Amino acid sequence: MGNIHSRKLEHFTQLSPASKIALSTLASNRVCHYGAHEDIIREGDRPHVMRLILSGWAYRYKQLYDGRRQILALCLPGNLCDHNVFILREMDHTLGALTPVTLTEITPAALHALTLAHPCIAQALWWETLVNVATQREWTTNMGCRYAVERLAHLFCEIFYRLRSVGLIEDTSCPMPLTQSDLADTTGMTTVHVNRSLQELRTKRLITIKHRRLTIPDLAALERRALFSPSYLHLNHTGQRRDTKEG
Amino acid sequence: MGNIHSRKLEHFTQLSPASKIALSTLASNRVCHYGAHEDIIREGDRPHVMRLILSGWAYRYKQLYDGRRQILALCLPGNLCDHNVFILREMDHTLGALTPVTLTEITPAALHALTLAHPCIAQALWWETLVNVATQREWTTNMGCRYAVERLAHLFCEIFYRLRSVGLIEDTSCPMPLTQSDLADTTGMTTVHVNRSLQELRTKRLITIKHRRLTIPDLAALERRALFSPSYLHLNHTGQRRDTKEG
DNA sequence: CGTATTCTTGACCAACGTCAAGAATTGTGG
DNA sequence: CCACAATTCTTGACGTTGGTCAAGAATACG
Repeated sequence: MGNIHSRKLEHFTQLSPASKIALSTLASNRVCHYGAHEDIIREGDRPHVMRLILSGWAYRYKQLYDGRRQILALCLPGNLCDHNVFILREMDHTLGALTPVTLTEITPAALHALTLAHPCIAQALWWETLVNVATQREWTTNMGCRYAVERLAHLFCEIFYRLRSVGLIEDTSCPMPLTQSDLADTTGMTTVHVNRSLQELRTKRLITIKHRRLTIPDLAALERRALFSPSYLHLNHTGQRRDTKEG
Repeated sequence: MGNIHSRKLEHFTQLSPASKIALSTLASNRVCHYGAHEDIIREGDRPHVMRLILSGWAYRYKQLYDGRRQILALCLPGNLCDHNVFILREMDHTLGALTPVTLTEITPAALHALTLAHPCIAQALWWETLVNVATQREWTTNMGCRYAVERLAHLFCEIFYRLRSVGLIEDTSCPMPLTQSDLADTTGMTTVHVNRSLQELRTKRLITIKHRRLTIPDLAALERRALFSPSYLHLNHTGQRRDTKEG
């Protein structure tokens, strides 16, 4: 429980069991720590390694010339970042730490060896990549045809489902390190409008946020408000959802 | 020039040369035709094959319960659709034909044999998938922090770059089969607002659209208006851009 | 040549953005 | 544990982008 490797194992539920073992025993892994709001790799940088988030939240973002910022994705514990990204010349966006982050770096050579030794790991990587694209598509949908309140509700549903799949929720609540300003840049709105939309969700008793924790008393109700359907997360693939209490 | 295989070869510029040869000689390929506005595979269907667009435009879309539609991606000639998608249980969106489409189906078995025989094809698949995610991220950015006129301009720039990379432009113009209603569902706006934004682009002499063809007299100017940068398309990777005239 | 689709326009309205300032919360050093 | 500074949250007044509804004009198509 105390050391990095067991913590890592704990969060590997999105990969197949064989991949877990293989990755966890990988000697060439280097473990790195980042402070909150520190960039991990920037737009324009050449990517060299694949990263696996052990703890903390990272996020991808892009910034336009005039300062407009868009948060593109959240990387939660257990997520692999930039599978095979070293195929590309340079990063087209920035990966940053939202909270303090611990991650392990996997070199192309190590990854290559791994996929040779454990063919199923290649499949696991493809699976997670396909889920990433699907999620990005859902975010596009979210921005394109949902209203402010629905957008936020949808984001909360996704976060809750994803954290639940790696056992990081408690009953009806989960961590929520995103500030209203972050939520604004994630959902393409202003902080003022986020604030007012959150108030509506609170008034309707669909969520509460306190001390950086999100509580969803009635998930089904929130899903309805968000027009949310979890199919794009393809969680049933692994069958490894790990609810903390009822399993 | 006349038969499918040479036409296919023509459009393979996004894959490495070895992949081209391998895929083009693949005997197990089945060639399919779809009419305009026909669905190729629907949300909820189980995916069985990978598809390679030989001619015509396909598109991915999602529909909410109340009818709102979001166009999520465009699949242009030469694009592979749903690499390894058979890893997933079911489609989380629909793939449809925008114009009449010719495509070839590649079975998992054929793909598996291919990647074994030509390891570089696996890399090519990863490359195209990574570009797909990057493009989806850019669309998220487009919706999240660009204004109507910028959004449309950005979309036109992307289409022009992508078609140019497979030699499907003529001078400063390219096909534009999207109706204003399609553009609306792509950019998350209404047809009325698309219409007015297009008028602005036309008035400023940045584009003209006539007979389903888009002309961009000054691409650099349009890029500036769109806050467009082609880096996310990672075109320099293959170095195989094929401009029709100057090559 | 007629019908369906697509485009265009107008009038009006709602969702969301801007600006600004004060309250609450968080984090840090003494 | 407190004091103080920095963030973050909240609220108000008002402006703008883009949505709605509706109807006529222009194109595309069989």
